[in-house]
This record gives sequence, C-alpha cells and structure tokens, in this order.
Amino acid sequence: MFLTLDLNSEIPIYTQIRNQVVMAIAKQELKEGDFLPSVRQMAADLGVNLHTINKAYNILKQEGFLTVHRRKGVVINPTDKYKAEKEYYKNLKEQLEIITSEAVCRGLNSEEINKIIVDIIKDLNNNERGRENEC
Amino acid sequence: MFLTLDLNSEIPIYTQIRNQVVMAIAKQELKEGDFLPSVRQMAADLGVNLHTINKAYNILKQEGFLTVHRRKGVVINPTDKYKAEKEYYKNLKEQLEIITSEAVCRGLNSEEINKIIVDIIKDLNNNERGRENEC
Amino acid sequence: MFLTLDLNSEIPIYTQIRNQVVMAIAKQELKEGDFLPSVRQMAADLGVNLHTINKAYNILKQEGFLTVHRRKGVVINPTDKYKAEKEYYKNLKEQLEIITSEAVCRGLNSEEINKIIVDIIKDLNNNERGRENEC
Amino acid sequence: MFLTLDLNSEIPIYTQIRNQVVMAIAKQELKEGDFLPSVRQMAADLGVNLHTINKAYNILKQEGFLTVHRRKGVVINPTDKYKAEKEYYKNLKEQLEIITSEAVCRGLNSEEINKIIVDIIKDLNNNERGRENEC
DNA sequence: GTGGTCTAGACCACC
DNA sequence: GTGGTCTAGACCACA
Repeated sequence: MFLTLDLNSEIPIYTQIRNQVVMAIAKQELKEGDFLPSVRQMAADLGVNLHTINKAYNILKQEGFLTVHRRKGVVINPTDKYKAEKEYYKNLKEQLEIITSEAVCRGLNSEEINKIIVDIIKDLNNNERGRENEC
Repeated sequence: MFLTLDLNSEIPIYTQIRNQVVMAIAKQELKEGDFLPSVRQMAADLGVNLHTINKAYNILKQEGFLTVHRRKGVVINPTDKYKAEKEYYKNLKEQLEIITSEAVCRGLNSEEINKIIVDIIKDLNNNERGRENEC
Repeated sequence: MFLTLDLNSEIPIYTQIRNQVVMAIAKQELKEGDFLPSVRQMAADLGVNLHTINKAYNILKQEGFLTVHRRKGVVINPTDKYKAEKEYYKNLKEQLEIITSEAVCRGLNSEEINKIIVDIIKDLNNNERGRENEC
Repeated sequence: MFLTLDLNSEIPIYTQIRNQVVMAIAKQELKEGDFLPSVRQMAADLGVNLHTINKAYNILKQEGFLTVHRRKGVVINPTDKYKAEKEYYKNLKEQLEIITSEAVCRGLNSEEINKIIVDIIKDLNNNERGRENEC
C-alpha cells in the first residue's frame, strides 16, 4: 500500500490520508476507475478509526477526486471531475502567497522556488514512468 | 493597518496575523527596525483578545522575524535573523509537494504553477516599488 | 508524582515544571515513550491552571523533549530529538560563564565547581540505578 | 567601560549589569576598593534609566559585592564580604542541577561539562594576567 | 505603558 | 477524553 502515516505528526490523520491519495493520483499511481480499499479495510490496514478514513474519503469525494458507491466501493473519478476551477485558483494563489512570502523573506528568489517546484513535478513524472515500465 | 482577519476562517486568528506580518515583510511594508503595534493596541484594533495577538507575536519571535521588548514593544528583526536553513528547506518542500500534487491532479502544468509564483513575487516587488515612490 | 512546585518562587510555574521534567529525563525517571499526565490531569494534581501546564508542555515540545498528540496525550521523545546543537552549546557556555564567575568571586576554584557537577551527575546516575534495581 | 548591554535581550538590563560587574570582579578587572561610576553617571553612559542602575547596584549591594556610600560613591567590597556561604552553595547547586540535567539529556557527559567550566575559568585568569602585564 | 504570568471558563477538532 | 483556540480579566516586572 502507498500510504504511510505519521501518527506523531501535527497534521490530522485524515488530512495525511487525503494528501497521500492526491499525491498518488498526481503520480498516476491511482488512475480513473481504480478502486480504493473500503473504509473498513483501510481502517484495519492502517490501524486507525473508521471515522478517520470516512472523513478522509468524504473530503476527497467533496473535492471531486473519487466517488463512493454503496455497493461497488470507492473509485477514483475521471480527471474531468476535478479540473481546476476559479475557486481552486483563488485558493491555490492564497496558499502560495503565504508560502512564497515566507520563502522570499528567508532569502530565496523566484528561480530557487521555481526549481523546487520543477523538481517536484519531475519526481511525480519519474514515478509515473517507473511504474509504467513495470507493466 | 494592513491586517484583515477572517474570523470565520478555519485558520486560527493568530496564524492569520502571523501570515500577514510575514507577507508584509516580504513586501517590505515592514522592514528591519519597524515597530508593530503593542499587543494591547493591535488587540483593540482587531477586536480580538490580547492573548491571541501575544501568541502570534511569540510565533513570529520564535521564527526569528521579530524581537519583543518588555518596554519598547515589538520590532522587526534584520533579515539575517531569519535566513533559510536546512530544516526550513525540508519543510518548504513538503508543503509544496502537497500543493503541487493537487495542482497537477487538477490539470495544471509546471509552467502554469511557476507563472503563479512569478506573479506573486512580481506583486511583492511592485508593492515595494510603489511605496518607495510614495516617499 | 515527581513534581513539586514553589508557588512563591520568582521562577514561573511553567518553568519549574519544565525544569523538573528535564531533570526527570536526565535521571531516566522518564524515558522515551513514557507518557506524561494529560494537561488537565496535571493541572488538577498540581492545583494550577490548565494553560500553565500547556505552556510548560509546549516549551518542552519546542525544545524537542516531548511530542504532544491530540488524542493520545503527551509522550517523551527518543533522545535523538534533543541532541545538543551548536546554538545550545553557545547558550550553555553563556549561562555557565555567569554562574562560574560568581562562584569564582565567592572563592570557589575550578576543582570545587567541578566536584559539584560530578556529584550532580553521580546523583542522576544513582537515581537511575536505584529504579532499575526496583524492577 | 567594560559594560556592554544587549537591549534586545530577554535578560533584564539590571540583571545584565549585575552579571557583568560580577564577571569583572571574577576577572579582577574590578578589585576591592575600586570605584564604580555613580548611578547618574552610569545611567548616562549606558543611556538607560536611573532606576535601572539603582536596581542593579542594590542587588550587588545585597549580595555583598559592593557598598554604596552617600558621599564617596560606589565601592567594591573586600572579598571576605561575599565569601560563599551555606545558602549560596544550596542555590548554586540548584542552578547547576537544572543546567547539568539538560546538558546530560542532550548527550554531554561529565568531562565535557567540566571542560567548559575549566575553559571559562582559564579565560577569567587570562584576562587577569593580561591586565597585569599592562601595568 | 509595555509585555509576562496566571486564572477561569468556554467551545471546537480529533479520534 | 485529549489537546487547541479564544475570551476576559487580574496582577506583576520592567524601564
């Protein structure tokens, strides 16, 4: 399983799960139509409470990343279900403003910050290719 | 005053204050040696409790952005007090990994994200120049 | 419980608590993974306010000595979380310069001061062995 | 003048002054019978409030380090006025217990701590000899 | 008048 | 039940 939790982190467990699912989609480890373990299954796998998994799935559902079927289980949505919209852009910009401002304060310049992002995206793609070669 | 709060936000008030001070430093609206309003003054201005401001100031103090004097009040530190260090880089990368992953999921590519950051930094500098011209 | 407060002391209560926890770790009365009483529990035990305990715990957390979990409570960290670093050495030296200077003024010599420290460390170890024998 | 203040420090100014006078006595920069500037003079020299100097001098007087004469001014006492007494030992030990405990927690051993103290005392003596050669 | 400490009591997020 | 946040109000230390 691709999920590793840090139970000591200050980040709520449900947020960690949500983030890792999103990162897995970005790396294409999870694609449209892929199933996620049931709430009970994942709760058992990770040794956490049902409610915690439930909350993580509900957030991902609300964000458009997946659909929860009563019977079929939890399925990753096609990408058009979570295309960036106006509100997302606004939110993204606000988050980046805060992070970028601090980075600028601490002496980083535009290129250094961009390099970090380019590296992150390169990593996402590498992982993707890696798995494709596996197949 | 440059501070605007969203009391309904999930982001704690003291974090909002902390973020806005950091952004003001990035824009050079606040520079080395500048004073911030006293704890009581800012609490009155913003209509929040004194302890909330205190917490925000203490976080900024701990992060190296400012110094708190018993008598003189609160002063912005010189930039060398909050230069990026190893741990900050690690933290920054982790934050950007999560944000970037979601952006990639939602169909943005490297250039689009970088453009957002370039624009943010441009804005920071514009504000800076704007104020300098005022003088 | 190993904590005794002097409410009339000039030393803030939260500092007294912090110091005693550190001393307990040095004596290995508290070890990695051990739990501390919950904020409310210790506040009740000591007859002080919850926020005072909270502040003590947060200082210890910031110093790396413990981790605060939302649900599980407060746990002592493994020793590698609070290994001496450069800044700590500088700070330690400054503190010892002041104390040592006064001791020298008052007629103590190097050997006498060192003997005090050797005795203190011996005591720390004795307590440790004592408890091990108990088991 | 041997006094350098850090107005940004969290240590109260009167404590800084007190500490530096004690350190100067330890280095024998100040000896029995030496005069200190008057309250007004030192306040002017350091650019601080009269009350601050007054408080520092009163603490030093109470600790036995100096005598304040109405007319003659402020004079360093002979060493027998501030010989270590029982209460001082108790206090010293308490302070060192806290500092040493933290040092032990952070991985220092007895020899490392003692080396720091030996070095400090060596420095005190070096300064002393240095000045004697000046004469 | 400044920040620092402490108390008391409330509501919320997490699990 | 745990810690986190926020409020309200008090007293003290510093300068």
